[in-house]
Amino acid sequence: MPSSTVEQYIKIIYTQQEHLGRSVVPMKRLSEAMGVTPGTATTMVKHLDDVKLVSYHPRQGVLLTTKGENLALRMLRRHRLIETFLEQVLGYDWSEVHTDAERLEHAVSDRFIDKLEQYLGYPDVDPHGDPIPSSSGSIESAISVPLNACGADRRVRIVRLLDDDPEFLVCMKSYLIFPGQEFILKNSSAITGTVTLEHSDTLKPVTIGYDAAGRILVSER
Amino acid sequence: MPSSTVEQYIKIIYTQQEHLGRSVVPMKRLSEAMGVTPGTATTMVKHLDDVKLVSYHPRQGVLLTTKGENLALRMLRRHRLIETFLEQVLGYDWSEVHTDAERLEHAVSDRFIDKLEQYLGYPDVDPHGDPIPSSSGSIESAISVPLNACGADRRVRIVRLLDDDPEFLVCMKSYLIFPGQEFILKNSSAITGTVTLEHSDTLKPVTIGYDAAGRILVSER
DNA sequence: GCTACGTATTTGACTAGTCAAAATATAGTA
DNA sequence: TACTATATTTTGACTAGTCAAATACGTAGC
Repeated sequence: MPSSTVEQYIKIIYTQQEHLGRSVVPMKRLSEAMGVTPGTATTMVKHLDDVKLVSYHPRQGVLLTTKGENLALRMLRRHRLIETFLEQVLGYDWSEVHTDAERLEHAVSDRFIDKLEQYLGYPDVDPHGDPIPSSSGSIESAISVPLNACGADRRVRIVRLLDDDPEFLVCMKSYLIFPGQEFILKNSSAITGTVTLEHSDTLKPVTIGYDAAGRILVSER
Repeated sequence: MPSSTVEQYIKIIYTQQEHLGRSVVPMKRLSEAMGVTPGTATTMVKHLDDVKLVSYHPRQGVLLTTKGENLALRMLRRHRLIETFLEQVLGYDWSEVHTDAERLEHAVSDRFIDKLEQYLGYPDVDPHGDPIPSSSGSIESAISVPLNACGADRRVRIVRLLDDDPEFLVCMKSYLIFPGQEFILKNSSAITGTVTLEHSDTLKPVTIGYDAAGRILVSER
């Protein structure tokens, strides 16, 4: 049974790997994401390699094994189901959800998670639009593109926000930018580095920066 | 912020103190209830004394301070609200509830517990009939007496079961002995060491041992 | 080919919690 | 009072996870 520290490392390595386009995660990156010193990360990663959860490439970085990936998906499943519960059932605010879920996910049993999933009606995405892995470990995300890669004058529907930062999320929510909402993409300029949207119901215009738009996935229609 | 180990010790000391009629808890008792060696318990208790959660009387035992009692009540509150949730909302079986609650109670925030309490509709007892302390730390139990201290031919209502052992609970449940159920006390004999009950609806008779009956609290009517 | 800089690793030390086993105190009994 | 059984405490050692600081690589630029 992996300790909650191990679980946390594996989850972070998974998300960093995703972030980096499936290549090795360097120690600096990992240690920063974990909030520990680089030496600590090295020590831990060697241990993770011993138990075959990652493959460690000295002086280069680390990569999840299949076993590690399975654990990561189990953690993601827990995290996302718990987030959904906190938001939809207990009425948490978006900004509060993440920290509490982070602590709970290491304390729940498989039985708990399976019953919770049933109670929530088998949702396939969490409140941020992140897909929830099934109990067998399969995960499928809806077809979507980053908002900064869309053509102008398109009608788009927000699918997912790729960020856990509460500040970012609260800000986006205040612009009604959250999964399910629809907008018209008025303008997207690489030169000014901005994207302008208009909410399809309220017609209220919003302008956001290019890199923020990169963290917003939408489906075009 | 106390560690979950500290939280666990404090909770156990509280319940042992209750069990023992508010006198000092000896190390042997504590170490057995915690599942650690006596030496470990001594070391820990000294530390708990340092941080003023207990007062440690060498070679005699340990007693909670007011600070320790407050922490114990906060833990009991968490435990009982979580148990209620697992049983009533997620549909856990009585026998499964305890272990999962034990792990969760150290991982939840005060915000979580307060929202959960609200969601559950501010229950005042958990599924075993144990009273749930309020967020301010007050606790009040319904008037009740142990079943083995009742006179015969009385109509009694089960109020509370003073035991966490899943086996005991499942067995009692199979006899319909759980909070809210009503029985007629047919016979109570100190000589044979048995108590015989008859369920007031089904009229089915049940005979249980004297010490088991001591762990069943009822209200007479 | 050499140097400098940034990243990675190693080392030694620390904390919390634990155990096994030796040492000590207490209380009951003869 | 002396002895014994039992509870308690002490000691030394171990694990998981961490940090700070010294050290070692590797590569980009000269």
